[in-house]
Amino acid sequence: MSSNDAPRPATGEPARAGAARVTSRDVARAAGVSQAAVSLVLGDKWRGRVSAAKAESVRAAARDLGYRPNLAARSLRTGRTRTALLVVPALTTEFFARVHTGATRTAADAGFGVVLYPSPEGIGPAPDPFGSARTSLDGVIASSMAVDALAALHGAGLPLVMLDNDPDDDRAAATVNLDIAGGARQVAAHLLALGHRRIGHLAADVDSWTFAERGRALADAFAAAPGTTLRRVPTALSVAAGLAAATTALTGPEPRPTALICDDDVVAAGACKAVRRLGLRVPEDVSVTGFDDLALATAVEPELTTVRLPAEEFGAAGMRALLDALDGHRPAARTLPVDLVTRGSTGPAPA
Amino acid sequence: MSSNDAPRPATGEPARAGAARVTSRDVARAAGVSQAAVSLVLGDKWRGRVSAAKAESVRAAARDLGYRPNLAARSLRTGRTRTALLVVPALTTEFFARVHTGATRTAADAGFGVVLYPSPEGIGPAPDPFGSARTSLDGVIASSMAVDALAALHGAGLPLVMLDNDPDDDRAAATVNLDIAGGARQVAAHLLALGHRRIGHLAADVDSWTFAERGRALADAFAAAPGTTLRRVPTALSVAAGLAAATTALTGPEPRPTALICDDDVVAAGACKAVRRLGLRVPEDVSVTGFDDLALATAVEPELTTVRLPAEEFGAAGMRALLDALDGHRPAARTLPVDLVTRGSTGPAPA
DNA sequence: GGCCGGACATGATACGTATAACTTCCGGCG
DNA sequence: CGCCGGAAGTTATACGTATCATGTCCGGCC
Repeated sequence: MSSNDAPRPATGEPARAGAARVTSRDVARAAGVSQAAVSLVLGDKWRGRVSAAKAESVRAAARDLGYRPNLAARSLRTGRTRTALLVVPALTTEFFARVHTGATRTAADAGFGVVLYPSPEGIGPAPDPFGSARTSLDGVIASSMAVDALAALHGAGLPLVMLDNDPDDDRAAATVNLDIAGGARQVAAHLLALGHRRIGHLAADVDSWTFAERGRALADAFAAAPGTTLRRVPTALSVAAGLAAATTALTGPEPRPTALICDDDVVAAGACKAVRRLGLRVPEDVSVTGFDDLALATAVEPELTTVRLPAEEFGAAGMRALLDALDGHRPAARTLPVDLVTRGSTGPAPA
Repeated sequence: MSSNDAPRPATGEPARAGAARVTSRDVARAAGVSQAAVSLVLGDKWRGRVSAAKAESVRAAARDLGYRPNLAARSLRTGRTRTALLVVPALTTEFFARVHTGATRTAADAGFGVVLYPSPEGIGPAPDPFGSARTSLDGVIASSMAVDALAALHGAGLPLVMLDNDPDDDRAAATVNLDIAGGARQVAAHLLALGHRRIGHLAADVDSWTFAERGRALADAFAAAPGTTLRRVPTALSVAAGLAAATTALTGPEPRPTALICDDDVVAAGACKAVRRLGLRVPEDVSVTGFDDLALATAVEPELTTVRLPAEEFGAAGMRALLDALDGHRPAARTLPVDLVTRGSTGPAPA
C-alpha cells in the first residue's frame, strides 16, 4: 500500500516503517529554536534557560506535530529505561494478575512501564532468563515464589524489590510484605472461637517465605491453645491437589479434623469437594478456609471464608518501593494489613 | 594495536549506574578486531566478511566478558524494538492471562518481548493510552473486547493483529479467531440431544465480535431446531451478575427454561448458585453450560460442562501472525478449533 | 604483467536525545 | 568606565549499535 517516498539518507537505511517520525529537531525547526531548547522545555528544565514565550511556542509545536520522544534514543543517552521487570511465579494465578495491575498503574503515574516475566515454568528454562533484556531494565520486582528466577537475577546489578520475603534477605534493596502471619492468626482465632480443636493445614508444597510464614504463624497460634492439634498436609496449588490432600487429611488413622486451613482458595475449593465426596458437609462436619479471596471464593458453594489479600495494593507498594530505591532512598520495609472475610464455609465445630 | 583510549571525555556523563557496561567495542578490543566485526559476527552476518577463526574468537570474547548488546542503541539504529503490545480487556481474567503466556512464549523464541496493556478499565482513562510507548513498539495484538483502546490505536500506524474479530475488519493486518461459532453449535447440539427445548442464553453485555458471534450461532442453531425457544438475558461477566441474570431467566412469566447457556464460566458459576437458591438442582432441573474452561470450571460442583478454548495457543497464534506481518507476509486468517467438555452441570431435560 | 573478483577487515557515519560548555546580551555596581 | 553575573540561546558531543563505503591482499585468468 504505502510507498517510501522520503529522501534517502546517504548511509544506512534505518528509517521507520510507518509514517515519517517526528523528531525533536522537527519541533525545533517549527518553533524556530534549537533542538537543545526543545529538549530543555519538554524535559521541564527550561527555567532560566529559555524564555517563557519560546517555551510555549515549543510546546505548541510539539503538540501540533504530534511529537513523541524516541524512547530508545532517550534511554541510550540517559542510561535509564523507565522500565521495571515484574517476576511472578505464574501469571495464570489471579492473585498475581492483580499484583501486576496494581504495579502497572503506579508505574504509569511515574512514567514507567512494566514488563512481566512469568518465571521458567511458564516460559521454559532459558539459560539466561533475562538475556539482553537486562540492558533495558531499571529494576526488578520479584515474588519470593519465583525462586529459580531469583538465582538468575543475582548479580545482575539491578535494584531488586522483593514481595513477601524475609526482610533480612540482603539481596533486596527493599521488601514489601503482606501481613501473612496476621492473617493466619485471624484464621486460627476464628476457628478456635468456633470450637475447633483438631485442625488440618493443607500447606502449599512450595519453598517460599510466604508459605513458610503461614506455617509458622499457625503452629504458634495452636501451640498457644491448649488441647488443640495441627496436622500439616502438603499440597500443590490446584483444585485437584487440594482435593487429594484433603482426602488424605480426612481419612487418616487419627481422629478426623473438624477444620481444614488451606494456603490458597484454589486448594480450599478442592478441599470442599473432598469433604462432600466423603459424604460429609461443609461447614456442618468440616469447616474450610482459604487464602487470597479470589473470584473463586464466591463462585463455589458454600462461599469460602478466606483471608483477603490486597493484591493490587501489594503490586503498587512494590512499585513505589522500587521507584524510591531508584531515587536513592532506602525505602522502609512495609507490611500491608490483611482481613479475614467470614463466609459460609466455616461454622461451629460438630459436637 | 589499538589506537585511542582517551581517559575521560570532557562532555556529558551518561554513564550507567551499576557496574561498567560491556560494549561491543570492549569485545572488539579483547578479540583484537574492529567493532564492526563484532557486530557482524554476533548478528550472524559474517559469512564472507570475517574469517572463521576471528569469528570464533569474537564469540569467545563476548562470552568471557558477558557481553549483552544494548537494546536501546540497537533500536535507535535499526528503528525496530522487537517488542509487541498485547491489549487485553482485563488481565484479571484467567483467560487473557493464558493468552499472554502463549504470546510471550512464542515471542521469546523470536527474540521478541511483550508488554501488556490491560485496557482503560484497569489503568484509568489516559488521554493517550500509549504515549511515548508508541515509539518503542513494533506492533500490536489486541483483543476485540478492548474497544476503547482500539480507537486510540487507530492511526498509530502500527501493524495490528486482532484476536477474535470480524475477519473483514480492515483495521487489522491479520486476524486470529477461535471457532466460537463452532463451540456454540456444539453446546446447542449437546443440549438438544439431551432433550432440552426451552433455553436461556446468559449473554455477555459487552460489545464485541466474539460475544456477538456466540449469539448468532446459538440463534441459528435453535432456529433450525423446531419447537425450541431461545431467550437472551444480558449479563455482566461476574459471578454476581450471572446469579442475577439467571434468577431473571428462571423466574420470568414464561415457562421456565431447562437449560442456561452462559457466555463465560464465571457467569455459569453464578447461574448454578441461582438455580440452587430457587430450590432447584443442577443438572436435574436446570442444565448449565459455560465457556472458556477456566480453573473455576472444575472448582465448582457440579463441575461445568463448558467449551474449552485453547488460550495459550490463541496467544501464540496471534504473536505468530504479528511476526509474519512484520516480515512483510500477509498472514492468512486462522481459526483455532475448540472443544466441548462434558461434565456434571448438564443432564437430560426434566420430563 | 595487468586486472578482476572474492575474501577479509576497518573506518566512518547516523539513528534521536540530553546535557555540558560556550556565546551573547544586558543591567547594575564598584 | 570596566567588569561581573545571570538570563537566553546555541553548539557540540556522546550514548552503543548496524551497516555502507573503502581498502587491502590474494589467486587466477587472459
